[in-house]
Amino acid sequence: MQTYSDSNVVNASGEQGILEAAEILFAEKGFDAVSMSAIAKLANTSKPNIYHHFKNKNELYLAIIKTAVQRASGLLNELEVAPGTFRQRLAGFAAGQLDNIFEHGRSTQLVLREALSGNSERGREIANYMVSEVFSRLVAMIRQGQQGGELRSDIDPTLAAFMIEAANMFYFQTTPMMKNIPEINYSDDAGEFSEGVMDIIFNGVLQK
Amino acid sequence: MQTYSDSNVVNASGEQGILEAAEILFAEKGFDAVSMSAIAKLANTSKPNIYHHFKNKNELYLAIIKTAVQRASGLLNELEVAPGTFRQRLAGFAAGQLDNIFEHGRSTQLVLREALSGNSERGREIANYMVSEVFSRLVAMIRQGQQGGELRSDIDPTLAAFMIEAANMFYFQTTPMMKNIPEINYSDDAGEFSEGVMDIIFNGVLQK
DNA sequence: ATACTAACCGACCGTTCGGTCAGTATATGA
DNA sequence: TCATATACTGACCGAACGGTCGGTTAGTAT
Repeated sequence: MQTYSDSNVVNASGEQGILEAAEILFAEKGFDAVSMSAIAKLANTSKPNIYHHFKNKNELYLAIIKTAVQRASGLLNELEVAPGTFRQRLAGFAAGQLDNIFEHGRSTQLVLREALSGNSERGREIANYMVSEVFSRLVAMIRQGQQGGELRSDIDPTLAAFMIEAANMFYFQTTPMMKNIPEINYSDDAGEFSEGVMDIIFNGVLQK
Repeated sequence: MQTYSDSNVVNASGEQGILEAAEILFAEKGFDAVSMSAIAKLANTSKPNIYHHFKNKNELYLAIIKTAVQRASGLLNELEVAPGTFRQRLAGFAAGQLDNIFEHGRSTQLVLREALSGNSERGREIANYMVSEVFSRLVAMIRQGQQGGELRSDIDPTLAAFMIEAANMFYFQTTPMMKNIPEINYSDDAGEFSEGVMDIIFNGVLQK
């Protein structure tokens, strides 16, 4: 079986190399299925050296989650909305977020896994961050559209935002397995997918 | 921390009890984080007795995934579309699937985790099943709506189906963490959520 | 009574886990 | 040149892992 860790090679050395190796493995298999020995091997170092740089397995994991979240946050700020009509800005936000997600697939997978895992307070922290930073920004944008009269005022803005977020996240989650399935045309073009989604969100599917 | 396995008690004995205990734990923590000893303890039996009924850990896991998939399949057949307008039938399908998902949350979580895990051929098998059984049924329904002239013919039916599926699945995945977040109104009423989703899918959010 | 079997268990196996310890290599600054 | 600190390692630890062993029940068919 072809896996991430086969094709990825860690070039950095020292602490950075350990972090890179750990990120690759944790993103691929999750916390429990990754051993410290495996991380050491991929990082071309020894297990005790990992413990020289990090207190224990959990703190190493936390360090990676933390940088993943920070990276996601930073990239979200770059996504500052370009000028244009309301529709363009909203569609741009959705498409831009989807690009970011794929560009930093490992971080996304890590954060998503942690946020959806249910238990643990880490998960709740990350979830709160995701909602307050990403989700509420989307909701605010949609509210503006309602106040400007461009959007129906009888829809719940959080629901519309949720549907956009769901489409993006589920697309990211299912893309690996959708590759093997014919009859789905958008699976290799995120831009095309995002366009189609926003068309339906804006106009609906009913014949007029 | 409150966990599934604290609140759930396995009453059945013998092989059935083992299956129930294993389903609870696997759904909660995933394959790697569950030990055979933990399963034996929750099932009120011994580890060797598990090996008397199942060849190894992997076969026990497979047995559970298998019944989970079969259960999902059976319930989908019960969801045979009631008479009514096209809109009612499509909305009924979406709402019914969402109900099923929550009613069999453990199975859903297991199957979803396995399908989205990426690697392993099991995952691909399950994914193929989910697509061929659930997804293509949705697509067929939407195609009928297009042929009947009720739906726009310029939208990709697989895309519309994907959005409905994404809304349902992401709603299931995020509900536990959405409980803690105010300003979201639909998070405790799946019916209300499904209605809102289908309203947007049908009519879009633009003011007319 | 006898023979057979499914269900079950305590004790144990080799292996791997997260983590530790005592010590080595290397660079720097006085 | 010597002290000090950082980066790093082979060898090892107790605990827990998946899995097996020999053996005990309890029921059932003959």
